Amino acid sequence: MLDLGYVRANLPVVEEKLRARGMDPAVVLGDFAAIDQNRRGGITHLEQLQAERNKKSTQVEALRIQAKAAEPLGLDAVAKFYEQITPLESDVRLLKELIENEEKHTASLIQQLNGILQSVPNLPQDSVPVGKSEQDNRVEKIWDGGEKLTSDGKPDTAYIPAAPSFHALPHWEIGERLGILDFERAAKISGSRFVVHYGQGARLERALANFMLDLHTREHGYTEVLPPYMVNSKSLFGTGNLPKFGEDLFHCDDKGPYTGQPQDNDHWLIPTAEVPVTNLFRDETLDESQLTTSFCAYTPCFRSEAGSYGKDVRGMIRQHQFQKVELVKFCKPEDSNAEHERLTRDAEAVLERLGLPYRRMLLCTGDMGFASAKTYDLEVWLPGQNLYREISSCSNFEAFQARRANIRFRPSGAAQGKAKKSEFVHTLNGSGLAVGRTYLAVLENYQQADGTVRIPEALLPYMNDPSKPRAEWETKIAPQRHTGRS
RNA sequence: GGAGAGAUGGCCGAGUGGCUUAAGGCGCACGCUUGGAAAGCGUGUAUACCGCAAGGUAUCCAGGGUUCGAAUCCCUGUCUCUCCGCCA
Repeated sequence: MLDLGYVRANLPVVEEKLRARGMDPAVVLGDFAAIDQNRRGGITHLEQLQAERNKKSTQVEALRIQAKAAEPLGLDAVAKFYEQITPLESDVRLLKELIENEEKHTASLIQQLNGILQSVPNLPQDSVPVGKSEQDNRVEKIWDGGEKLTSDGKPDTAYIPAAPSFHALPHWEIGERLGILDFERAAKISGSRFVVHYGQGARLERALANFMLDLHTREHGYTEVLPPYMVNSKSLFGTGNLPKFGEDLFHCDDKGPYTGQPQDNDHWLIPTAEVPVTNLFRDETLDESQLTTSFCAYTPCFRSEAGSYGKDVRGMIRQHQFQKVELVKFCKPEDSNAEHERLTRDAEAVLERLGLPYRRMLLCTGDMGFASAKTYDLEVWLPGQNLYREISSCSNFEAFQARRANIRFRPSGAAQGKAKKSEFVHTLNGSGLAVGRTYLAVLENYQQADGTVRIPEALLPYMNDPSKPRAEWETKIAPQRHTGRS
């Protein structure tokens, strides 16, 4: 959510940034200015009425006390006070009605304005290239064992990772031949867009997750979090998934259908750990000394994939459930751009240690997510399909989520004696990485001519029994005998 | 699932219809005091919105209701705790 005061004061800038995102400002903003003005007038009027009611109500009390004190003087004396009380009481009754009407009027204006504000996406930073679609995303880096640069130091966009000497297979064929992936039985027990892992394949998934968590917690300074896999709709509102993107989510209807109003007692399956982890600090004011706070979390992610029928139906690319290691940071506003670069590097480190070729893309204005001010996508090379696929998305949300989720911090170094005004933190997150897609990238990049898959060096300790001598360790995934459909 | 007790500021905690402008304490900040510190004393310590400002309004878990007036009374919901039952 953008700051109301900012939008009011910088309407032309907001309109220009919306146009850069490919949206029509007139449609997104509607009658913003007029509604805002009416709303402020309504609030002022309402508060005047309330002040008058409170004043008269207090007068009633004072007169009652006087009437009580006058009791010894006789009924006439008491009656004189009640002559004053009665009209005051009817005044208050009238005011009450006026207040109720004004409240309804103002509430509807506030709701309209909130509705507009909540549906306005974040504004892209100036460094984000203006463009319409993923075609306009900018290649920032190409990596294949090292950075691939042209002679003038720019990313060598003509570079393509070397193809193997044999015909490279897509991961679903590799996985089914090895007996480690089972899409058919997954469809039987759960439906389409699910997969079952067996044996060394199941272990590979777990090894990848442990490898990533160890790297981020031991070397990159993240604190591991294991959050709930269900969240309430208030949390989904905080990260910007609701109200606009509810159709992408799985909703547990145990408390009835979603009303459109964020609740704190309903249940939704998380589409990413970003939601529970970012909302850890919802409605909290942190101390400046707590920033920057960095969390990583390994969770399953559940996505309905509504509207993507027929897209990526083969393999593990697009599943209703996949596992992901997520990186989340809370920081001071002035640090968020530097933290964004750092977080993206932390995600890239996973790919580099696994020896997976990738490129870093800077998303253009038209391809960015709703809540993001700047996003890098990391795309891994898939030789079985001869293309790059998104494996991580690292975004700086600035204060957009913090404003929706009410996450603040109190500056500690403020001038002496001055009240320290709390500010919204900046939030960032990125995949570090999507484990399912890393799994298939390993399968495709490490496939051998004999159909086996070599285990990347970094994963060997995670795939083997460390108490055994290294010479006895398995270095490849061979066909599984007693599992799956091989 | 059954029975009971709760939910008040950063924290503890008082508060049964108007002297609450939320007591008191703790913590925190600043000042006085001191050679320096502690103690002591003093002052200040929520958020949001409207307003140029003075100021005003709202918020005592949430939503309704009663009343001239609700932190306080009534109804509904949520969460927490205790006991019983069931359970990985």
